[in-house]
Amino acid sequence: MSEAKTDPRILRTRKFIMDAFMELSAKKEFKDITVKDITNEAMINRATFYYHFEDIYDLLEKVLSEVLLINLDCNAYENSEINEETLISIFTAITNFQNALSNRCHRGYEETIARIIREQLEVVFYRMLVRQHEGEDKEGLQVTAVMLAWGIYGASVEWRRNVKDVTPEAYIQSAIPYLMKGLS
Amino acid sequence: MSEAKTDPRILRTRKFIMDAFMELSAKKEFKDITVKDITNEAMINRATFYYHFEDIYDLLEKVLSEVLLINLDCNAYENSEINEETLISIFTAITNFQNALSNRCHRGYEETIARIIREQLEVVFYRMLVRQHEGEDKEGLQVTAVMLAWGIYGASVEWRRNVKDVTPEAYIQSAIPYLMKGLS
DNA sequence: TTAAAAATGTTGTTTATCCAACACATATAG
DNA sequence: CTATATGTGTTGGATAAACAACATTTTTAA
Repeated sequence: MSEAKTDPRILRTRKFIMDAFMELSAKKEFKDITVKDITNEAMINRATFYYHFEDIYDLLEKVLSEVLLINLDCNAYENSEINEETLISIFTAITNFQNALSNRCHRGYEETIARIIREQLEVVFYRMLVRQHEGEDKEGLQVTAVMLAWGIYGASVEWRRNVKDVTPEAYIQSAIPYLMKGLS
Repeated sequence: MSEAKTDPRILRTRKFIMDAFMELSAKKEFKDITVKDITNEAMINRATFYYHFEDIYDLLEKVLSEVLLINLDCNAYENSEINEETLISIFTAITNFQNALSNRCHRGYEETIARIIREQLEVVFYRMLVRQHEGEDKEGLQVTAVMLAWGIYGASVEWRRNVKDVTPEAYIQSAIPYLMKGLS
């Protein structure tokens, strides 16, 4: 385990910036938030912002990934398998995350957000698959992870759009047999 | 007005340290608080502590002065005179401050705290006296400020010790005529 | 359309913070 | 007594953060 301890100043400042951004996101839309706003709120120098992030879009990506990771509680799946329980848990994490986001007014960036979610899901699924199928063809597992990520994400989109009278749990559960036992 | 803006890092770090110290003071006695405790709580490096403060006693002094200053609301007296109203206000500020302290367990440092309070009082009184008696003998005003500081402080000690059935306002008010109109 | 104002990114220099290491003092226990 | 541990205060070198200045681009208003 390579643990190159990161300088506490970095962790502190990144946290200041991210917290400031989330605070501002609750008040105004993404398109109205400037770098100056963020550095004012975070009480750091504007140049320091650019030391940590490419630009405001880079910040958006990293904040979303981080919040999503917390929602996914990645460590919890670190040592478990893909099964009915974990699939339901992940699916509800996604729907919760999206509900939380919808209050935060990131209109116009749905596609970015969607990509981030799928990327995170892909990572999580791939890890679980590799653990579950040691020694098997990595490429096949990779493609499977991609399809699972898109599938789960798509299901969450459709659930939000159409069927909110069914709980997320019930919604995804109806498809699980086909996932777990195969289409045949 | 010379306003040499201080580096925001300094303000931040000092606040972290002071907040950490006050937080710890609520939990354990002063004698059981180590520098390491403080820097852990403040999430800063131990060496950084010594960049800002001589030692833990220096920190104690500065925290108390600052808290006291806030209690005294120094600016409020900045442009006013010594009269019945301000004397009562200052006296109650002191008694409030000491009540707040007594919950914070600084046992064994009463004398240090007393000195800090008197020093602060002296500064406040001297400023008010100078404004009130422009052009008069500074030394006389200085000594008067010293006596007022000791007197007001002593009165607060005696009030705490003996007469808590009288309000601070009533207690000090009984002596104000002799202060304002003189002993004769 | 144009001029002023505000936001973005970048750069070089200075300063505050981090870190590891040190000598020294003060317990605490075997 | 002695060894082990814990706290104090200091140092030198490395690095993150502050700051001011600049050229560009984008917004805003007139």
